[in-house]
Amino acid sequence: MEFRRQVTIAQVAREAGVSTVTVSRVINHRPDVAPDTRRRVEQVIGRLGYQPNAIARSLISQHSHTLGVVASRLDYYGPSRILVGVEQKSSELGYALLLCMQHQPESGDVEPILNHLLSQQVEGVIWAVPEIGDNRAWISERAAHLQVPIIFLNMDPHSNLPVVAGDNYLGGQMATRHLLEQGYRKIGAITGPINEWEACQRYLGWRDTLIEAGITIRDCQVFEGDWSAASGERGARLLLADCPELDAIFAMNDQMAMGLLSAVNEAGLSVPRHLAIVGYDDMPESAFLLPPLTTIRQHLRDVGRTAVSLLQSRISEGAVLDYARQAQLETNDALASASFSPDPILIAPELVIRQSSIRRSEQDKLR
Amino acid sequence: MEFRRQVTIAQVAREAGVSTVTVSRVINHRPDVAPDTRRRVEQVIGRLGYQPNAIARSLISQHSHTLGVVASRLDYYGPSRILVGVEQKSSELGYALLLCMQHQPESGDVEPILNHLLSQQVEGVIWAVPEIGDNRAWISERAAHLQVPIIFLNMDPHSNLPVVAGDNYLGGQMATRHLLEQGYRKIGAITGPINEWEACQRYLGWRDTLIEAGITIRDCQVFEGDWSAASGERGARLLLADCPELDAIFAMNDQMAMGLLSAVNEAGLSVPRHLAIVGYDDMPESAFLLPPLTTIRQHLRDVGRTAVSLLQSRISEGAVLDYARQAQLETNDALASASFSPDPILIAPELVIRQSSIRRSEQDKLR
DNA sequence: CTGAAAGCGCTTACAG
DNA sequence: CTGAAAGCGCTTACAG
Repeated sequence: MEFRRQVTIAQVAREAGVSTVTVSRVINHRPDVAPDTRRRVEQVIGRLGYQPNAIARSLISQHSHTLGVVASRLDYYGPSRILVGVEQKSSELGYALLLCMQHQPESGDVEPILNHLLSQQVEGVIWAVPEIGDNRAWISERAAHLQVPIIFLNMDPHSNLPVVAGDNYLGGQMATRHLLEQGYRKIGAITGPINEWEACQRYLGWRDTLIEAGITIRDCQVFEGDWSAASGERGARLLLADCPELDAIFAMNDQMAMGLLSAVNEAGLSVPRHLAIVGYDDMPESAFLLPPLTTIRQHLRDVGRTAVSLLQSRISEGAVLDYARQAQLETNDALASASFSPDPILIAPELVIRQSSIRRSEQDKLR
Repeated sequence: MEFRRQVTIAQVAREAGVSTVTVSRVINHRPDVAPDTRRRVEQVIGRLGYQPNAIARSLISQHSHTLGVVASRLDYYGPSRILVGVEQKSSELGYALLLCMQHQPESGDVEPILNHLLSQQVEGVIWAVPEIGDNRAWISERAAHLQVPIIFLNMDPHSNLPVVAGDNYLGGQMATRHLLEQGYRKIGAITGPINEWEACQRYLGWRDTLIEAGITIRDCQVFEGDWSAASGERGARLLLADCPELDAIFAMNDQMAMGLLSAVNEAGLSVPRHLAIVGYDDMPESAFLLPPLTTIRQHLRDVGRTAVSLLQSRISEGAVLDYARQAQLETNDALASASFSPDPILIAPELVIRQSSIRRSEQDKLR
């Protein structure tokens, strides 16, 4: 395999017998070029296969047209869906995408990642690492005076920061209300790691809904899993042993619901006859479980897309601000409009009803 | 939110009372700086929060330290695992990663993607789009004289190109041999889209193994799915209807195996009593199906990691070549060593035996 | 040990 | 309509 060197604008100019400025004008589709000059230059460009050097352009124009996305656990369903949305929207808007993993999302050690992205001159950052424990501690001292705008995904919208998130509290409510409506009263829960924001919100949605319905919750009714199917299986065994009166269990993701299903089956019980089950995520496989799984569908691709839209508007505001500064205008107006922090965007999930949670009376009809 | 402008080397130099060259030497840990000069500069760097501009560095040093990865179907299990491996190894080697999606992988329209990556001056490309139909047609005229090395993933290793792939043919053989060893003889197949290389290899592995065993294959024994669980369900219905004598089915990914399981259950049959099942992929969920699924585990993360290692060695070879050219040396040696194309790297999969394919006699023991 | 000069590939004023 | 000059932020020789 043989590698050619990159063709430069200077070579094109020489071959076409014009100056580099003129070549630049042609590349950028400026109107002020004589028709036949344009044609001549375009021919040379085609012949040499010239491609403008985006790095040189970035340096002079002070715009990298690049966004950074910081993700983690990409081999899980949720994070990869979000990344797909982020990529789609970025590419639609003409941004290149620099991908960074935070391999230990629970640590708050973000300096190397931020420094890497900033040194690459990204124009904005999508922070798609889940909120775990205090892994947002850095925000207060760092994010406030970062050089570029940053959008946070699936994080607690407390601190007046731009956040786009699935409404996990609502999802938890929806799942629980659905079970109540179907006539179930003793509803157990297998949660995700409760120090993760998403897990905690789903848990609170479940808890508050039961409390509002006047149902008291016993400790033995809750098991804290780790999102894995294996933990769902373990949780199921414990709940069935400690709390045999349960008539339903809300597993707070589909993988744990699968482990739960497996354990319930092993115990010789049938779903939903002896125990109703609701999951969370609506993975493509969940419709094909035995029985098909009722679950909460998240529109994660939209979370990713929305985040990029929001980021772009922040970037534009920043540009306005820069312009105002540079022009030494009275900047108050620009500052006011640019520092306007929109309400956090919560994206509502959707209840997908399948057989695993059917009402008892309906079950009888079916047979 | 307020954005600061980037600090430049010139500002650091001014503040520290030295020239920019000296600052540069400090940043790059050159030895030839007086100890207290170094300290003074480092202090200013710390105080101003100076970060070298990677774009300017790339331009002058002619090295972007960036790799491009072209992927598709990231919301599927396989592709996202591969990406994880690619990212891990890239970051270990100090490369930034530019992510590009080919949203329609079946089209061979790769010019925009290649041009984008090349204009971004990536030092190498990982082509992680699956081979579908003739979506590799562009290789013959384009890849051979690309400016940068490119590694192909999960592609037919025919054309003396650098390829890293899972050994799907071997995987197909392993699944089928396992079923034969367990005493099954009438083994149906639900394949992926047969114009995809991976699907086709698994199919051929299955077919050849049966032929070698002296078993004739009837047309009604094969169904072509599209990787989705829904297609697995459809396929199962057809196979069960047209070929009722089947005692096993090899579903060539786990999602289709799930659809198959669901349909078999609906038909009132039990697995593996009436029908044994083997899948392909070993998704984390597959151990928790009812019954747990025997499947072929691919080491996709290793595929990604290996690809990046190979890419790096190609990049180094290219550097050697450049040096040789530049020094006007007798380039034959360098050329010879650099154009050395290694054998395609096939990564062997692994059989994971679970209950869905247990031997009939074993089943009797279990009850 | 330190700095003035040149230049990576491009674009933005400015002058003709 | 066209081009000479300056410069984006950095590094690489070269000279002291």
